[in-house]
Amino acid sequence: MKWHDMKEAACPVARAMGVVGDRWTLLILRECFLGVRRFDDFQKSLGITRHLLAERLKRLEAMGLLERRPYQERPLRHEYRLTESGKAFAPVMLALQDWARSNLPSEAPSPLSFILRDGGEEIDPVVTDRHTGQELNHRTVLMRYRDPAKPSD
Amino acid sequence: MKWHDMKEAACPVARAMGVVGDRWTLLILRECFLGVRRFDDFQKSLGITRHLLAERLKRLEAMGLLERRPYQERPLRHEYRLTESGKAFAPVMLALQDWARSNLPSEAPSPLSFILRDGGEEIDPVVTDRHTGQELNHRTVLMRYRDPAKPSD
DNA sequence: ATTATCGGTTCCATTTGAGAACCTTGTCAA
DNA sequence: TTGACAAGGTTCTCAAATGGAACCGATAAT
Repeated sequence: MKWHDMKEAACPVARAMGVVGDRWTLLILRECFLGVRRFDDFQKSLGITRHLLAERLKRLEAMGLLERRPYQERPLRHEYRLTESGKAFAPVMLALQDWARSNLPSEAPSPLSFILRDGGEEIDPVVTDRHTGQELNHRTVLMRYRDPAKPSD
Repeated sequence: MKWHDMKEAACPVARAMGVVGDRWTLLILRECFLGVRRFDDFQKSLGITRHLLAERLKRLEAMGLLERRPYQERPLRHEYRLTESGKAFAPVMLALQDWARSNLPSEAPSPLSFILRDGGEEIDPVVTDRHTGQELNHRTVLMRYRDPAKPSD
């Protein structure tokens, strides 16, 4: 499978990897959630090369997670902002970060904090079923192919 | 930042990218959740090169998501199974897949289905706060640096 | 004796990434 | 009016990761 084909895969996990399947993209999104919007700020906070940053931003824009919009003219300058699709990624970031905290050891405590906008309390994310409210995890959920014919990546 | 350094980052999102920050690893995990355990089965269903597959499996084992255990002797053969850390990744997979379904267009319907083990109903994942039960998303949660000093990737 | 199965490893060409320098449009200060 | 600085890139070169195919070693099946 080629990189390029991923974004057209039938499997949503594969399509997702076509967007965030590299070392940097998710970190760029993290910075977006932290409020970063400008090229040089991304570059400085991440230490990514300018070359790659330019490409990743272009791809995030093409995939609809970010939009590039002018914030001044003379000289014309653009900033990158999360679109609705980009914002919709927040729960994934929460779940991922929560998993990593619990399952990938670290000397230092996490520098990130997630708090409720109304109340300021630290959150404790759980994935649940919208309908039943039941917690969803490996014990409660079974994953399988809808049509047991073919993997189709 | 080097690939290698990622797994020691203070930021859990960066550490997570040290594990799943490539095109294949998450797809390998997807196969694990679908029940695949053997080298050749991973290789056939994903179309990944044997070379990379071997390396990724090694890394997933080193990171504690998979364990390699013999399933026969003469000739000695091993299979790969999810550890508790690996199983704990399930909610992230659910959230990611749900995001991709809603935000990355696809011709075909998703070949994956997630159903409750007791009841067989399709689920609709939402990330909530364990304590308050409130839905967590970009509107309800604020992400910031705990100590506003330094990004520290 | 030959072929098949499984789980890899080796080799080489191509693609992607890292790192640094440079470019363009403009502002500001001397 | 020259020179430094800022923002947002692009270009260049070299190193690292990936793709693709062939090969290997142990054993079983024919």
